[in-house]
Amino acid sequence: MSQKLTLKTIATNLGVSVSTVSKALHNSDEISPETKQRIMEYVNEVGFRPNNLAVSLQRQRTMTIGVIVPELVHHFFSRVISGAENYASHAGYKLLITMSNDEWEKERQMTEMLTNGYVDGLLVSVAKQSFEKRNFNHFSTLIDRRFPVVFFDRAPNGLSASKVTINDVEGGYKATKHLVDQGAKHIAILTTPPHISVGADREKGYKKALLEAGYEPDSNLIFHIDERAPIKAQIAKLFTLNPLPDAVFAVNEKYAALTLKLAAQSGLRVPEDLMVIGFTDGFISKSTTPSLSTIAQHGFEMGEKAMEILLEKIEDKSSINTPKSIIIPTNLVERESTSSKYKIVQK
Amino acid sequence: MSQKLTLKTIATNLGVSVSTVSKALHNSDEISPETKQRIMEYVNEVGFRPNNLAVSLQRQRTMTIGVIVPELVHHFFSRVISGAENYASHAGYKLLITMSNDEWEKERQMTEMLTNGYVDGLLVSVAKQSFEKRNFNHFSTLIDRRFPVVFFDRAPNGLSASKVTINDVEGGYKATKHLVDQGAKHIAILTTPPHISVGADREKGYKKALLEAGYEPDSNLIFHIDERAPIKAQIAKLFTLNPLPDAVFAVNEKYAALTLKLAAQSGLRVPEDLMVIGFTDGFISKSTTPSLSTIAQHGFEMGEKAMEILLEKIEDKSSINTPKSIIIPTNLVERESTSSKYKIVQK
DNA sequence: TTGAAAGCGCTAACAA
DNA sequence: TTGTTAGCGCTTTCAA
Repeated sequence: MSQKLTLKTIATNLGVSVSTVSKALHNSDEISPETKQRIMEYVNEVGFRPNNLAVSLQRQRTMTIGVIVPELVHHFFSRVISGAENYASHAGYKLLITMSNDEWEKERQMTEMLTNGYVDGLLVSVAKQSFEKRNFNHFSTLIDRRFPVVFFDRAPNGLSASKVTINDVEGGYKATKHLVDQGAKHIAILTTPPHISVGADREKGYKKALLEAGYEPDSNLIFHIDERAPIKAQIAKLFTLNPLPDAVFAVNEKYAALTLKLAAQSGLRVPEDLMVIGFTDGFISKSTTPSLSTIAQHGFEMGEKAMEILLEKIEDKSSINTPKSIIIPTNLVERESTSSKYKIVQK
Repeated sequence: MSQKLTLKTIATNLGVSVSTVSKALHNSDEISPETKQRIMEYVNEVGFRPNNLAVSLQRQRTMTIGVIVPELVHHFFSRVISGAENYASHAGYKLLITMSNDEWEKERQMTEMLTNGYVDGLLVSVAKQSFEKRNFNHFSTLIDRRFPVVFFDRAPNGLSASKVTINDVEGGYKATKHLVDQGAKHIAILTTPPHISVGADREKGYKKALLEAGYEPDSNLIFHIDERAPIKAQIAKLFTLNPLPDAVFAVNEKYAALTLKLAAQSGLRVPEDLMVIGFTDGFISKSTTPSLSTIAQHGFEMGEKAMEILLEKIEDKSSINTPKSIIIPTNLVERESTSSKYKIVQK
């Protein structure tokens, strides 16, 4: 009753050998139908399940994939995970998700735990702190070991590894170009500190679009948001500018939504007085009033693609040395926060 | 070089025994300082890490906790996970997160994978489909096996298991009572289908508050949202009522935000023409215009508490038979979407 | 058709 | 101080 269930106890109780039970469980045709049935009945009755640890240790294969994300709250990461899960489950793999909290130490710890037995491959989006520290040792070790790993969205610099990202420069360009097309002349940007590559790249695209339109980027209009300090207060500074910008490009949904809120509090009409465009097409962008124009990142597709090339590496070990770099296209989603009168005037 | 790293290969390469290496790695004082150093140097050089599968199999202990959530996108679940992670990491445990997608089969599969070796204990919030099917066999098996498990937020009915929930009836009551206090007379509710206990309970609280205020609950004002169909269209029906309700209680943030959006589209002012209150104090509630009044669920605290009683079970096996049921208090967060003129009139 | 035995990579009691 | 050995729970080859 209270003895633990293992092949051994089952074998003893049934008067057969361990290997017979094991084979019966796998429906091997080495075992006679009668014996099989007797064993299966017993096994079902007591509710035996093989110990995965032992199975994986023996098989040297777990059929599970580890995922490390900086945080879970972001709609974008959740979408990537869903995409990855979708692809993985069709291929018979399960997902184990962990979060780094954007901390280097936790990321290192999770990487080690997962890659030392728990999973067959790893999908990771790198923690902010790892970029700050410029320390990707825990990943280069993996690559040296030929452990299958694919980065998504945020990939470490200077590591020859496979990755699936979006073209953030292009995304930033598209967003800014759209504002320009809508008639904006003083376009501010709410971006990340420069060491976060996705923010830096979107900022590059912003500058490119400005220059192309004949506007000189103005450092007073560039806000590097430090998330360790209150975000709202940093965005609020935008509204003390003189003259006020007539458009804002926020590099994520959160900053865009807060801008909308602060604009309303300042009595500014969006898009008439101020146009706002965000990044990531999540639930928030759709549900604000006015709804937010944004750059869709297609997280689900990113997750699927990342999993696809990861499984390729796992199943075909020869492909592991040739790093692939896939770019998922972005696209502009026009909504109320930028669909201004300007457009009509121009046409 | 390309041979795989194990205690055995290290021992061979260094001309010592496996147990010597193992002991050195654990800094045992059975091993001489010189030998230790020699081994540690080698180990660091080649970057050896013990195989967790083997360690866990041997120790019969993994120091990791499994978490199963219906989905990750919800801010609330992310908060619970953060709270759980926070408590767990202080106690030396790691978290492995999986999602059921609100599907019974996936939930069953994840439960089995995690509880057959991978983790020492399980934290779960039950999938919608499991409630629909009324099938909690995968959990009752666990409880029979005395496997440490604690449910949070959504616990299975009729299972004597430990759980940490909020008092949803009370939460629904508080939300509705607040609307009544603000002068609302025709209060609609956007809730879940009846088999989802959290929705059903919030609806109970809604009815209780109405009756207490002398209003008869009106089934025309009760909307059971089916998430398998387009949500927005279902909420839109609310705006075709005649007379229009003067307040809406939405049982989650998403429905509340969509109501706000639809109200704006219908030209209704919030809160003047329509008051709206939500549930869960996430980023969305704070960033809409007007900001959303809501019932805070304190997900972080819920996660911490759930982990606390789970670890208690794990460390003190004797406590495993006495199911604990903890209720995390909720509280009203008043914001713009309900702070109407009525309040002033009444006082 | 069934069973014995080796081994996956590690720990730990015991022996030397 | 170091090594031998058994064993965690399972799979699989080989022998019976």
